[in-house]
Amino acid sequence: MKTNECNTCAFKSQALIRLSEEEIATHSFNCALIGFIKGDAIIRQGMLSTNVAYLRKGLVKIHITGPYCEQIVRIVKAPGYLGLPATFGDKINQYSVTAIGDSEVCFIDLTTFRNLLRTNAGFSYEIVLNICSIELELYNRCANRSQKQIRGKISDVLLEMADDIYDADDFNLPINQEELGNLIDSSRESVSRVLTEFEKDGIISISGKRISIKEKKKLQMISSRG
Amino acid sequence: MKTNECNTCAFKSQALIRLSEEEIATHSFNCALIGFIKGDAIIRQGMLSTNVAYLRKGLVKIHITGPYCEQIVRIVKAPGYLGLPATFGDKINQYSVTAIGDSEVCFIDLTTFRNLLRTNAGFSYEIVLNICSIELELYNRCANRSQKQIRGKISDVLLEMADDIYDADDFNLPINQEELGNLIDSSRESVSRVLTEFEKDGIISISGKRISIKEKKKLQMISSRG
DNA sequence: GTAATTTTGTGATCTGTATCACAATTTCTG
DNA sequence: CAGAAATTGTGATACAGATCACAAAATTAC
Repeated sequence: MKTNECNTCAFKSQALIRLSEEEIATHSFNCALIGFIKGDAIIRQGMLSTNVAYLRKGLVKIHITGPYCEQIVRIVKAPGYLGLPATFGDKINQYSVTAIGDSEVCFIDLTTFRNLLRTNAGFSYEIVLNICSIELELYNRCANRSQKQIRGKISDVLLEMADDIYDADDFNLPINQEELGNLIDSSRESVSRVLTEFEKDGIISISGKRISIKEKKKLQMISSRG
Repeated sequence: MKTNECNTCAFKSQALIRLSEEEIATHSFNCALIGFIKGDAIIRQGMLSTNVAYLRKGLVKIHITGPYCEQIVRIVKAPGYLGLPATFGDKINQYSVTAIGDSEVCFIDLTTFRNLLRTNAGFSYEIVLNICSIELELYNRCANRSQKQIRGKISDVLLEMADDIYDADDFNLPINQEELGNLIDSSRESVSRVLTEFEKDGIISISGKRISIKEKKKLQMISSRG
């Protein structure tokens, strides 16, 4: 990898902007860019990791092996750090990350990253902001997931896809219904039933993996009513 | 508040240890210690906040108003920061914190805190570690909460109380059964039924709020079986 | 110490959704 | 393009836990 590539990277994080010339050179030198296709494992729960992962491009799911089954914790769109919380404390990954769209990930050497954190407060500050916003999101997701029932949770996901991930009311679902179930804590069958129901009610239309939101207002209502 | 009190504080955080003499003096100067008794609101969701809260002593619950009801996200034992994620981004508190035992909280001026983060990388690094470990805990809590059923979730909470909070197999439940229900996403009635059942099975014994764990092994088994 | 309030216990009933079982599609793969 | 594999649709059934409705106990307040 060429030195200073990170400096000119079009997808660099807010945190990188805070680095000095010299620091960013070190960063570049200790950083490897790897491409993944849909379905590839980027980070594996239980494995030793000595890198921080930064999702430069693409879409991934973060999932953990729960007591009973695999659970998708959240869907992350580029750009953003992936392995932050997993990399501190012990070096064993506490969760898995899998590409659900073609993705590019930079793996930054953990020691290098830690040194940057320890020596550059601006960098460190941006990382704090980043993690804090994720924590808040998790609190809310937790509350929603356990309080709403299926229709509400599916509406949530559809709206999130449209508004946060694809910026379009028309998109291809990046996961199958089984995974959608894992994401909202329901069974595959129930997901199927609700999607069909939404289509019958004219709220969405489905063809294969393609979903078009027809009546966003209704979806928002169902989402907020729970 | 006397200057440099933070310096000699017996409960100071790992992060404070990284500060210089001068920095800790600034910290002390911009920091107020306030006592709370059980039931007092420490942080209120939706309110403007210009402080970072550090729980010096005591026990609190973090809870958010969900779409349908109040949900307890986690129980926090001193020492530890309370308002970290809430204080970044907008200044509106995204959740509430309420004392469930007599507590002492230091409120640190947000601007001062941010300056420390921005200028002292060691401080900032410790804060990152702190938030990361909470994030991991949340991932797991999320998975547990939605995959286990009531008996498993109640076992979890009892074990957490015994092992992490009180370091004793004999303790007073700091919350009532209604709140316990909020914490594990169940109804008050179901909590009551399961506790009674556990007592009948000789796993625990109850008298008022006092709980003694009699057969920890069984509890651990129920917890892991879900 | 008695009344008021909060918390807990427990039965009866109701309900959302998991599960099972298969059929129908769609998507991969050689 | 055919056969295999994965994904989806849908009915029937089962069940964990919510909810309702009180009674009993325990706390708190005056």
